[in-house]
Amino acid sequence: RYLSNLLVQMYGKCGNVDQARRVFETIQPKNTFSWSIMMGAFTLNGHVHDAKAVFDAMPSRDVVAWNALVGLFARAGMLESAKMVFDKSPGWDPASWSSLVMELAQKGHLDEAKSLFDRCLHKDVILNTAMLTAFVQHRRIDGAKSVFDLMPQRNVVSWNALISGFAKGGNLKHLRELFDRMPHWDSVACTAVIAALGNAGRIEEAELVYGLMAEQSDVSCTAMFLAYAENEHLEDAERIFSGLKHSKDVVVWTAMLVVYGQKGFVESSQKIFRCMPTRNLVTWNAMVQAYAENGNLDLAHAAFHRMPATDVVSWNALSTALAMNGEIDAAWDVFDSVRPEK
RNA sequence: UCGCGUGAUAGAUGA
Repeated sequence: RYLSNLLVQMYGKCGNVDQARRVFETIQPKNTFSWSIMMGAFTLNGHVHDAKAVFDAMPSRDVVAWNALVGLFARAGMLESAKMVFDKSPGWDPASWSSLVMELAQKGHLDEAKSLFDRCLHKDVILNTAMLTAFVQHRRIDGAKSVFDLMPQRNVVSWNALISGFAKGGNLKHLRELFDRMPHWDSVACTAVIAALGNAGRIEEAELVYGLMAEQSDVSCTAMFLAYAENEHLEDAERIFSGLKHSKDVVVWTAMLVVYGQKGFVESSQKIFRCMPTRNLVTWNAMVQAYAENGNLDLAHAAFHRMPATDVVSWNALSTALAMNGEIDAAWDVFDSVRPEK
């Protein structure tokens, strides 16, 4: 049975909810794992209604099921429903608190998140770290630091979350102090530090941290690549690039595309765009931006109109590009045609 | 008692 459970989970992760459901229906008898795995598969793929239906159909509901439902609504941005479910749930598990705190913070209600957090009596490491991260997202490093200091226990993730806060804040002295105090340096911490050092132009130190890592990943290589490229160490950047040629990661390729665009090689950006394995909204925005900042307004326009979806960044890139090239009227037209919301 | 399910951290795009 639990092999079938794993199968449902696997299909869910691949985005094949129909197949997941098919396997789920053959499981007999289903245990609590089967039910919440099925619910998780729908949740992962954004099928809020189906996930809720699974919850409703459950013969019995344990903590995990309740947490999953709170998390489902919270992540879908339906905070009111999430809170109602939370109030109705039999226990107030830290996992539910955590979902609510994160979603509140993400919506910009940091203070509400904090007061909700303060009302929880049995906080665990994850909930504390979620609150810490919420402060970091709002660049409130002081708040993040005080959550960190007050936590009864910390794990790698808590340390990394605070490191990430200092890294984003750009205070290298504090970053350094905290980094030296860390019990373990894993790739998450190192990558955050490399990015911060790169932004500050401290290449030698970034290289040093890069060398500390037991093994490189696409993520750490991208950070190092950008550190080099943004500080004009182009041969070194090129060297990292060669090591990433076979990556299937969108972020890697988008970073490459951006760098070539910024150095004035739009054709290379274009080639990367065409050859890369997958593209997302950020990739498209970067491509439009690359055309725009190289003065290729027509190509920028053309790309913009072929975009499967657009967001504020896309519109902004296009209209500032037009404005900077003297096409003030066209820029206003773009600006005016932006629909409110999103 | 253990094993499969829920919530937290790093790299890419505009201002």
